[in-house]
Amino acid sequence: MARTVFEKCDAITRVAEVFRELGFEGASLYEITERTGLSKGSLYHFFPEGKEGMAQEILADVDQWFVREVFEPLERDEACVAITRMWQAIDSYFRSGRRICLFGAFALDETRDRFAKPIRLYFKRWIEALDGALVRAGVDAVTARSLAEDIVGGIQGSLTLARALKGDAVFSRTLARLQRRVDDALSPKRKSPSYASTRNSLKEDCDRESGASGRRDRGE
Amino acid sequence: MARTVFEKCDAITRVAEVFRELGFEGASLYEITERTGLSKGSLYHFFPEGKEGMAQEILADVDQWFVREVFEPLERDEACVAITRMWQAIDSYFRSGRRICLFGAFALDETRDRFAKPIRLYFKRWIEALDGALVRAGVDAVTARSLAEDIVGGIQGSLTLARALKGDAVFSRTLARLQRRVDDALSPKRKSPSYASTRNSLKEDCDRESGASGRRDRGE
DNA sequence: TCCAATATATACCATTTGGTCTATAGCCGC
DNA sequence: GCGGCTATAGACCAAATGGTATATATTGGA
Repeated sequence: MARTVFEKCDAITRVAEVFRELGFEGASLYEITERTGLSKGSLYHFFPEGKEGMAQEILADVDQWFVREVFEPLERDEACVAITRMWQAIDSYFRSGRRICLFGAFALDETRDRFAKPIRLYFKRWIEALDGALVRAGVDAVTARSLAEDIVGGIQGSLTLARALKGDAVFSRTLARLQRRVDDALSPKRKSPSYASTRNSLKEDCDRESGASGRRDRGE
Repeated sequence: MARTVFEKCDAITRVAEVFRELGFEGASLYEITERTGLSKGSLYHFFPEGKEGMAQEILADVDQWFVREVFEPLERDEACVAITRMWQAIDSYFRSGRRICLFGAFALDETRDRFAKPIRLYFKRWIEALDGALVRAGVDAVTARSLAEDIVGGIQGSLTLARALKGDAVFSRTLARLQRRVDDALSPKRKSPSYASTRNSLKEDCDRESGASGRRDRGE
C-alpha cells in the first residue's frame, strides 16, 4: 500500500478545488478522498474539525491570497499600478473563468450562514479597497464606490455566466469591459460607450451545444 | 391527523423556495417536508422522479415565468416598453435582491452537470432576447450584445453580493446602474459616467455587523 | 540503529439520506 | 349516504454520509 506524504498547504489547495467543483454539500468525504488522493486519515489529521474545518481553512487561505495579491496592493500601492495588477491577478486566479469564486458560491448555498462573516468581510474589503484605489486615482467618491461595486459584482456574475454557458470567453469579455470602464472613469475626455470593440466573437459561448461535458479541467 | 390538500403548482413554488434557500444538495427531503408542510407521500405523488424531478420541474416553472414575463416581451413587444417591463419584473421576481436565481445557483454547484441544458438555455435566451430588443431600440449590434451580457451578468453578480453582504440595497443600486446604462446607450447625447447619483447610501450593506442572522424572510 | 512521534490507510459506527410501501383520510359520482 | 378512488401521512429500508478508532508505515533524533 503506497503511502503518499502530503503537505498541509497542498491538502488545502486540493480540497479547495473539490469544493469549487462540487460545492460544500456536494463534496462528500468520499468524493474528497477520491479526487484529492488524501485518505480520511490524512484529512482528519490536517483538519480535525472535519468538513467544516476544511471549509474554514480553505476560505481563510483564499482570503489570504486575495489580501496579499489584490487587497493590500489596492490599499497600499500606487493606484493605477495596483488596479492593473488586480486585472492580472483576477484573470489568473479564476483561470480565465474556468474556476469559480468559493466565497461567491458559498454565499449562495446553504453554507452561507455558517461562513457568513468571512464571506461578508471578503467582499466588503475587496469593494472598499478598490473604491479607495479609484479615489486615489482621481475618481470622484460617488463614482468610485459605484464602480467598485460594479466591478466586484460584475466579476461574480461573469463567473456564473461562464459556468452556465460553458465557455470562458464571457469572463474575458467582462474583464475587458470593466477594465475599459475604469479607464473611462480615469480619463473622462473621450467617451466611448465603454462597450464595443470587445471583439471575442460574442456568440461563441451561447451557441455551443454541450461541449466536453466530462471531467472539468482543474487548472493546475 | 390533519390532512392538507395541495395543488401541484403550490407544491412547486414551495419546494422552489427551499431550493433557493438551501441549494440542491443542501435541501434534504427532511428540510423540504419541514419547510413546505408537504409530507413525503405528497412530494412523491407530485414528483415521482424524486428530488431530481422536483428540480427539473421547478427550473421549468421558473423558466416559463421568465419566458412569459421577460423573454417573450423582449422578443415581441416594442423594445423600450419591454425593457422597462423587464426592470420591474426582475426587481419583483428577485424580491429586491432577497431572493436568488435558481439557475445561477445551480450553475455554480454540483448540480450544474445534471441541469446543464436548461441552465444554458435560460441564460442564452435572456441575453439574446435583451440583445435583440436593444438592437430594435436603436443600439448598434456590438454594443447591444455586450450590454445585454453586462446586464444579465450584473444581475447575477448583484444577487451574489446581496446575499454575501446581507443587504439588498446593492441589488437596487445595481439595477438602477444598469438601467441608466441602457438609457445612455439609447440617447448618446448627454454622457454622464453612468455612475453617480445612485444615492442609496452605498456603505449601508458593508457596514452592518451581522444583522438578523436567523431565519431569512421568504418573501410571500 | 533503534525508538518515539507522527502521518497514513482503512475498518468501523451512528446518523442521515433519498426513496418505497402501507394504511387511511377525504372527496367524488352515484 | 355509500363505495371506490386518489392524495396524504408516516413507518420503513438500503445506501451513503460525516466522523472515529485502530493498525501500520515512515520519519527524524539520540
